[in-house]
Amino acid sequence: MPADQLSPLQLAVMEVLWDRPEATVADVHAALDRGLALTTVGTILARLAKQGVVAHRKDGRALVYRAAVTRRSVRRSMTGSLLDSLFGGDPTALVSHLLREDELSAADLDRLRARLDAFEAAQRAAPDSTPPTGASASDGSASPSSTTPDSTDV
Amino acid sequence: MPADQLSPLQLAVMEVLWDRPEATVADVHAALDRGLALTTVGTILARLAKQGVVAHRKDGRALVYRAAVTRRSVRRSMTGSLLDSLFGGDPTALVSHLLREDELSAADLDRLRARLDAFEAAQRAAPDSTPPTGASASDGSASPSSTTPDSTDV
DNA sequence: TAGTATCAACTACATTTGTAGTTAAACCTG
DNA sequence: CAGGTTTAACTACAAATGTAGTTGATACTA
Repeated sequence: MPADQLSPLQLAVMEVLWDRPEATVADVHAALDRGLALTTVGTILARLAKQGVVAHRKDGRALVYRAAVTRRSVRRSMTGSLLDSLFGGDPTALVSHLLREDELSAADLDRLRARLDAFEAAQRAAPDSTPPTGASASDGSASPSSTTPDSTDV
Repeated sequence: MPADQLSPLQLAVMEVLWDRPEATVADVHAALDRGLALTTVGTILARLAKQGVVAHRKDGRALVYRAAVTRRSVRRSMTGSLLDSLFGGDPTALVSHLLREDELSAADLDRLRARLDAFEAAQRAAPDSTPPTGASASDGSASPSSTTPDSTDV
C-alpha cells in the first residue's frame, strides 16, 4: 500500500517506467530529458523503490527498475485527492471547470459526447460491471486524434 | 504571481477563506475542524501571506485574512498540473478516467450531458466569448442536486 | 593487466511542509 | 491596577523533496 501521492518529478519518472517494461537509471535519465544529473535520477528511483512504488531487479552490475503500481491506480488516487481538496469531491464540478476554462476544444466535446454515449450504452447492456475495456470500444471510431493510452497499466 | 500550487492543508485553509469575505486565524481554525493547534493555523496563514496567496489587514490586535487568489485560478493551475503530469495534457483523458472509474453516477452523466448541450449552445450563440456565467444557466434546470459553487471566486 | 568508464550506495544540503511551543504585547475584567 | 486571555511573531524540528557530489566496486578496453 504505497502512498500513491507522487510529486511532479516522481510522476515524470513513473511515466517513463509506465511506457516500457523495464528501465535502468540511465534509461530513465535519457528519457526524461531535463538537465538532471544521473545521480539525481538514481536518488529518485531509489526513493520510489523504498516507498514500494517501483521495484528493481539486479542485472549484473546494473539495477533494472519497473513500475510497481499502475498508472491507473495513481491516476485514481491523485485525481481523487484533487477532486476532494479542490472540487468538494464532485466530479461534475471538475468537468464543468474543464468546460468553463476552455480546456476542451470543440473536437474534444464531440469525443466526450461519444464517450458518454458509449459508456451509457455499455452501462445499459451490462449494468454493474465495468464496460468492456473502458469506453475505448466505440471510442476509436469517434475520435480521430490519438486517445491517451488510458489502459496502459503496468 | 503566486505559486498557485498548494498543499492539501493549504487548500483546506483557502477553502475556508473562499467561503467568506474575511477571517481571523481563530475563524479559520474553528472552520477547519481538524485537531490542529491555533498556532499551526497561524503559521500556515503567515506562510500563505508570504507567498502572496492571502492578504491580511490589521484590525486592532488581530489580523484579518482574505484570499488573494481566486478559487478559480487555483483550480485552473492545479488541474492543469494534474492534467499535464498524469494525463499527457489531454483533458478528455481525464474525463474518460472519471467515467471508467465510476466516479460519475448516472445522474452525473445526465447532468454532464446537459452541460455539454448548454455549453455548445452558448458556444454557437457567442463563439469566442465565455458562455454566460458558465454552464449554470441551463444547468440548474437539469441538475436536481447541488452543483458546487464554481463561480464563487474571491 | 593497467587504465578508464559505469554505476549503485551513501552522504549532503537547501527548501517546503506539517506541526507546535514560547514570548511578548495588547486587551479585558473584576 | 493586576492578573488572566488573545493573538501575532518568532523559533523549532522532523519528514519529504529536489538536487547532486563522493566512493567504492565492477566491468570493459587497449
